[in-house]
Amino acid sequence: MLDIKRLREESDSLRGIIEARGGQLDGVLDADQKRRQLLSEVEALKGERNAVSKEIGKLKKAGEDTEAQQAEMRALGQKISGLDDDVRAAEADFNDRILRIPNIPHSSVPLGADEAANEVVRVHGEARAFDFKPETHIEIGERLGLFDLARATRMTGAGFPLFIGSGARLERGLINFMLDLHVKEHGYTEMSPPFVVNSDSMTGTGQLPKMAEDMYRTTGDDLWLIPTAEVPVTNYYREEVIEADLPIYLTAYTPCFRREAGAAGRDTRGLLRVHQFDKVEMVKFVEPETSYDELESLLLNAEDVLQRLGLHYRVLNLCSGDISFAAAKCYDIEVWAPGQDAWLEVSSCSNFEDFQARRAKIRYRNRDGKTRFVHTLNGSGVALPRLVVALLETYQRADGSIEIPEAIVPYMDGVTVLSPAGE
RNA sequence: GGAGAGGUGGCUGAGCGGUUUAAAGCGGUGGAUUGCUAAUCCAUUGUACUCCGAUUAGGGGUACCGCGGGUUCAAAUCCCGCCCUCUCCGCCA
Repeated sequence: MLDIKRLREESDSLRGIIEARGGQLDGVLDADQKRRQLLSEVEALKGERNAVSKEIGKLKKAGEDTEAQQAEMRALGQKISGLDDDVRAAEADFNDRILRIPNIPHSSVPLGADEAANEVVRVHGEARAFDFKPETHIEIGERLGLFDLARATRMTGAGFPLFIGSGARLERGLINFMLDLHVKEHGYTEMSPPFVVNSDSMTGTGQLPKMAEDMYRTTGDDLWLIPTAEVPVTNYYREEVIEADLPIYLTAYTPCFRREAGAAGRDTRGLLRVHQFDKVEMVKFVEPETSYDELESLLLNAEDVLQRLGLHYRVLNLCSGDISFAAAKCYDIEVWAPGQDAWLEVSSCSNFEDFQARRAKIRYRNRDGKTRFVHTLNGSGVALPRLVVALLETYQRADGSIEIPEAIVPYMDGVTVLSPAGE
């Protein structure tokens, strides 16, 4: 959520970018105008009622008749009650509108309508050269018995992966490797949060109201399955003035649940786009002055995962048309998958500035003792299924086995090669 | 899931329709006093929205006693619903 005062004062300069990102600025400004006018009106009447009621109290104490004043206030009360309904409606309308206004991109974000305008910041490593035709992760996984998508479809539905044997251990090993890296070397505190949250939390980080169709919702309790650990971890401090020193770095492994309602038919083969996936997430709460430096170091923390795994990847600075609703700036990290012959997005590292903090009411006390909104950031460090795709496809060998990168051998009980069963 | 108790400012804790503008204490801040520390004394004390003022200083108003409704001229106080905490019982990995 943006500051309504800023929207009022800078409406002319902000209108273009907000509308380009699908927001309706004038609707918000009108609703704000209406809301404030009603508020002024009803507050003046309430002031009058408070004063007269007080007077009635005194007169009664003195034994005087107050029926005339009471009748007058009864009538005023009717009017107030009607106006209160109007105020409530106006505020609901205003809230609904301002919650749908996207964040304003930072000045370093390239302008553009879609992913074609994204800027490649850097490329790490080189694509591995093969002297045989590389298999896709689906072929590899089936042959080595690492996952079983057919049976998972029968038990749940398409897009819910099931890992088994070495595949399951690889999944678990990668999660532990990444958590250890962020905790022991990057200074994050590990958190193991609920995987299901309430609507206030979803609104706090910006999933609601816009993304309701993309999430799984429970019946009976009005709870939601988290689409990312960002939601529970960022909401850790919702409606608080943080007393601990900033910056605060948190990391968490969680499964992530996404309906992918608008993506039917795209990338549906194998592990490329699934409804449930594992991810290690990093979240930062920082002082506003430092948030862009913190974004750079967050990005490096995510890149470190891929570097240690020896993967070829590139970093994109997403353009104004491609960054998510709540982000002011976002880097994507894409890893190279030789079997797909494609770049796969495995991480998004975003600075939300105070956009989430405003919604979730997360503040801190600055040096003057004043409460201010923190800046929040988060980044995947990193998402699992596509990482597994890249690993399997990158480290496959001519004999059909998979070499395990050195960094995760300790997390695989010393196993250095995944071979077909029975060999 | 059932029964009971309870949720008041940064904290402790009173108030249970109008002398409360939420008492009192603790804590915090500023000041006075004092070889230092401690003690004592004086003053001050939250959040959000909104209006006036010049986007200053400052001033006015509204709301906030777990949350949301309701009754009343007037609600921390009465009524209804919900949430949370504690104790006990039940169930349970």
